[in-house]
Amino acid sequence: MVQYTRTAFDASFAALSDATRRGVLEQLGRADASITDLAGKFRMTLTGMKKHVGVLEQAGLVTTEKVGRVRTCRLGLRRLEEEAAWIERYRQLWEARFDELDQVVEELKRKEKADGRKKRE
Amino acid sequence: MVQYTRTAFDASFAALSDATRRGVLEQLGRADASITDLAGKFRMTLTGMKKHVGVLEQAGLVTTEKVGRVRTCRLGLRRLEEEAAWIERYRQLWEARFDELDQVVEELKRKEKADGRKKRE
DNA sequence: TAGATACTGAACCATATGGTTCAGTATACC
DNA sequence: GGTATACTGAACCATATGGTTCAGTATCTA
Repeated sequence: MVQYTRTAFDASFAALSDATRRGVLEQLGRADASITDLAGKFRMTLTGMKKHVGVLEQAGLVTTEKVGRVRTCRLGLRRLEEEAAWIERYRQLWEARFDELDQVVEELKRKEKADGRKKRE
Repeated sequence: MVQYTRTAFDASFAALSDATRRGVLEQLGRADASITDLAGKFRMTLTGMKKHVGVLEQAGLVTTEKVGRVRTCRLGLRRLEEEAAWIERYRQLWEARFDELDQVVEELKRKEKADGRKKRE
């Protein structure tokens, strides 16, 4: 993939792009869970779930701690502040852009009407 | 990858996980642009940029229209409403979860103090 | 009509993703 | 000590990602 700089920002959006991982986050929002718990809940092998948790951990969305033979997963420190901010900013940009386009359309309508009048003259 | 259901929701988070694509969205927020414009701005081959635009288009974040030999890209209809909503909901979950943990910590502190008193008795 | 411009598609490369199985290792329990 | 449980790592598979080059095709423009 030849990705040069893979920021935590990039990583968290990537982490959120999978339904299973979003589900895991929601689950951990309710209670901490072991790999076995999560694998059971999402009907997947331990190895598979371990990978998902790894992706979430890389993104800072989850932290884990192994005590005895069980690894407990809990929500990490990253609380999607920047991500929320980016999306909000984008939404404003989007609104502004479409307002602008609306104005162009209005302008065209106005001109058309004027042309119509001219033709009829 | 054996992905069964790749929703537009998944796709837009995936689309946002790349800095170049986020940049393209910001750019298109300011003005429509051709593939050549974007490729120039982000120092990339036309083919490379075409692929990024394809990903954004798949996600509904961009629409394109080819007139003559130029393909013009503009912001699509998807305005990240659901995505913003998911993140907001998560942030609330996160807050609630950490408040809960704080309470547990408080509880432990309280107990410890009580134990301390007991020992001193 | 010739040449420049704009895109497009196929092929290739390296790595990531989303899974699996299989073969461990470490810990808990009887 | 022996067995069950919980995780882990390696290897594998198919597809996606993020690029590239190269060889077109289509459209402007002089």
